Amino acid sequence: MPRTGRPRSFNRDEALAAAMLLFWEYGFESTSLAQLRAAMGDISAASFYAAFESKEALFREAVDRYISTYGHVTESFRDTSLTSRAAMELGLRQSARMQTETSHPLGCLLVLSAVNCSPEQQHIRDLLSKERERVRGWIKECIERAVANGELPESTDISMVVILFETFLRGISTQARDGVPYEAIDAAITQLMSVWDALSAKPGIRGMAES
Amino acid sequence: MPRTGRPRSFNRDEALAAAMLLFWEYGFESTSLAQLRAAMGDISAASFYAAFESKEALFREAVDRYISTYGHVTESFRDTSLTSRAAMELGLRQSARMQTETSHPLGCLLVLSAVNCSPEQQHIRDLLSKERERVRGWIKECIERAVANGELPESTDISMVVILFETFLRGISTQARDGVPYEAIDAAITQLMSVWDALSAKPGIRGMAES
DNA sequence: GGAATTCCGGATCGATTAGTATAAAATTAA
DNA sequence: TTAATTTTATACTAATCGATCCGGAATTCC
Repeated sequence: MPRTGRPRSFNRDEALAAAMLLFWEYGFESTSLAQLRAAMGDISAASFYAAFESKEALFREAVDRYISTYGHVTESFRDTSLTSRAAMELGLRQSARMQTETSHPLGCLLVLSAVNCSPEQQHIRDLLSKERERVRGWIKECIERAVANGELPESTDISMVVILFETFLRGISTQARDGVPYEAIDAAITQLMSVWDALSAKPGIRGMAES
Repeated sequence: MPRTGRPRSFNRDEALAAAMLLFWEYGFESTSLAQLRAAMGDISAASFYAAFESKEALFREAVDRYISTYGHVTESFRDTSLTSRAAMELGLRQSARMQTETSHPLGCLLVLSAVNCSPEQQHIRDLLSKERERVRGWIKECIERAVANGELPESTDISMVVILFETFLRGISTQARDGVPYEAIDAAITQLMSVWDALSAKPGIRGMAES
């Protein structure tokens, strides 16, 4: 960016990626500046603040980076080239796959990286809550599409279905952290999708218990 | 306990309860000693350490207190006076109810209070992970009971069913924190239980999609 | 009334927190 | 070659972290 001046001695992009991994693993508050600077290439405090302004600004950048890379898996929920059912299933499976990969921290950064926050950093919590809300919106649109195109009956309780699948999706983060392997979650997703089929097959009747 | 000496000027039980609520809301690391002492009745540092030994020891006590009070809801999973299906359903509903109550922090302390931990406090994370594992064991026993007494067919993939229900259960914590009301989760549970009925009605066939 | 015991108020500990001030080093533009 | 610009290393800040020390206060036992 700058046309003159001493060149930066580290790669800003790589440093950001390293910081993202730390935030993902330990969360915003429990990741210290010293830890970050060490992982970002042993850069000095001066270099850090010159390049990233503050810990909070770095965190926001790290969240954006996560969303545009690992977090893209949830975009399957709004893939209109698939049936809504396939979009839902693919979004869940891809999320489970990504969250259980061992090449990076387990679980979802948007769910895990600001759970424990002191009161004065409530806005950090809110930041991630808003991002999760965006994903919920995509899930909602996915269900609405299903009702609109006849995959699910008009009588479908949309918000109920949204909460059902979203709650399972959120639970994957804790399960991944607890060491549950992909295959186990994948099998559970297969079974969970039977709910969709029950809904589509039996208009107006929510569960087989009532049939 | 002590027969002689100056009496304690605060109620240890009440102080512990107050500490538990703080840990529940903000987590182990993000709750400071100053914050704890203030909430525990403005007790001095000396009083704190005399009564509770250390922050970590207090946290362990707080976890035990949680388990024996708010956390008891999951014991429904091992209520053998109910059908396994009823035990599963009740455990989920009671957990959802408790976690969405506004008289205390939202979500589950065992899931939320040690998500963000610095590397040197990994054992705190492990502590809660072990507690979650206990609950998983109860869920597993619940499913095994169902297979043993014929509620679910012999062909049931037990670990798959365990992960399915447990993942949903874990997701409730994040949903509660994000403001999802009890009624919404409750409706989703009703639908989720249709999976159980599908499993019990169609031995060997996992989902209606395949029927 | 001691003596023994326990707790509390207040000062303080060393370590760590996020963040800054200063000046030298390294680059480009003229 | 010099001025302008930007990053660097080093030292440092004030605040907070969890935890401890000490002397006096409050209680029971004898």
